[in-house]
Amino acid sequence: MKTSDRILIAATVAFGENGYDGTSLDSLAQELGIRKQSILYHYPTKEALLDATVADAIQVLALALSDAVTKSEDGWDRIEKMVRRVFRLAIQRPELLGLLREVSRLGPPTLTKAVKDFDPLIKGATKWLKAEMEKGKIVESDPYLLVLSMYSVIMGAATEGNLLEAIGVQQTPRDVVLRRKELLRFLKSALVPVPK
Amino acid sequence: MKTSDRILIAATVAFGENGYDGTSLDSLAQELGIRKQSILYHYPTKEALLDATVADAIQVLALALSDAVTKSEDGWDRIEKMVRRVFRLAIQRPELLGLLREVSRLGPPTLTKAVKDFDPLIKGATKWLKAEMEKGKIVESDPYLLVLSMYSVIMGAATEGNLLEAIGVQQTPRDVVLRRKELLRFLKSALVPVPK
DNA sequence: TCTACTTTCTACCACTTGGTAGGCAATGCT
DNA sequence: AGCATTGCCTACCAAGTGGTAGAAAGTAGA
Repeated sequence: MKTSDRILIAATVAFGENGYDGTSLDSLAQELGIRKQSILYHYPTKEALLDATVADAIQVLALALSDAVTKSEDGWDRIEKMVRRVFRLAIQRPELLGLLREVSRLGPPTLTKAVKDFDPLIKGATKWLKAEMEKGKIVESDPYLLVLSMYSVIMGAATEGNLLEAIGVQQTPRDVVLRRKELLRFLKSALVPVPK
Repeated sequence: MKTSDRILIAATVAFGENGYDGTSLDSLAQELGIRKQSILYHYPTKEALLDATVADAIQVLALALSDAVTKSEDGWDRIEKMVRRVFRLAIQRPELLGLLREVSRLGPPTLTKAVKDFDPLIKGATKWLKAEMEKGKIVESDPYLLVLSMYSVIMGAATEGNLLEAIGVQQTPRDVVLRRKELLRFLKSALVPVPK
């Protein structure tokens, strides 16, 4: 694999798990078996490296979601498929969601760039939700607020692994499935109108 | 005010907003108009200072919640009062929830201690939820998972201020109230059984 | 006033941080 | 072969890190 890609992956993990300030270029380099200066050759500054990881993470997430969209029916089915996709991502590459959370804590300027990349996704989601509401397949409410609520719910459920572990909640695949199921029930009862 | 208290408050804000690694004792001291060594007099190490802020944050949160419990009826009313309390806290002292999130990212050993303080709250909540379920006032489901779901939802909704700002969502008091309302609807439809 | 104690300070220290300057080997093009 | 480019390296550096040692300044009781 290309060195620049290896750096990108390792940096995503490190930034996502230990935070930006908690990650030093030296430790990153040591982990990769190279010198810090090799990192700075491919990415001129630490911040440039961060930006690269964030852009990549967003692209991966967008890809997963758009895949869920194309392979789903309308209404609740689509939301369920998207949640499943995000959960699968959270299990396979937890650092990705951790990184996005870290970015939202860091604030500008990195967050500003990230949001620019993310905006089309949000715009698309709100538009779709609005259409579904008109069709009566989703409960009537402010679509923008709904997207954000869903974002925090999914993000929370998917990234609080550390916390769950500390509390003593089992983290076996079966338990994760259970949690995802509970979350889906949660979302469904909030989003799908009650049949009269 | 006592210096040690001033340090504690400033540290809570700094750790909660910039993270543990993103906060230096020097910058903290400068903010307070004292020298770093004065901080180290009251709190022997940076980690001891972190532990103190976390213990304090948990105590404040626990107080707010227990206050909500004593001043509420059973069933949904109690949940609503608790959510309102947490939101008020999130508006008045956003750094408190930010700090707790930071702790859950940092992992052991700080997280371990924090969970020990927090455990009675969780135990109490699950026990109460279980009782409510038996009375039929709350939808039947795994109470442990429910508490955790609620935790992430509330935490997410209450702490994603940075993100909302970057997306361009207004943050006036009125908007926050709207978001809280939306969250309550969200929770209510997920928790309260549909009357037959 | 002397003394013991608390609090804050100056002076340092070893270590780590992100980043610069420039060398050196491999690769591929002419 | 000669030569430029790419990729990784060694050698440094100024600034900042958490933390130690111990002096100075206040404060309260005898």
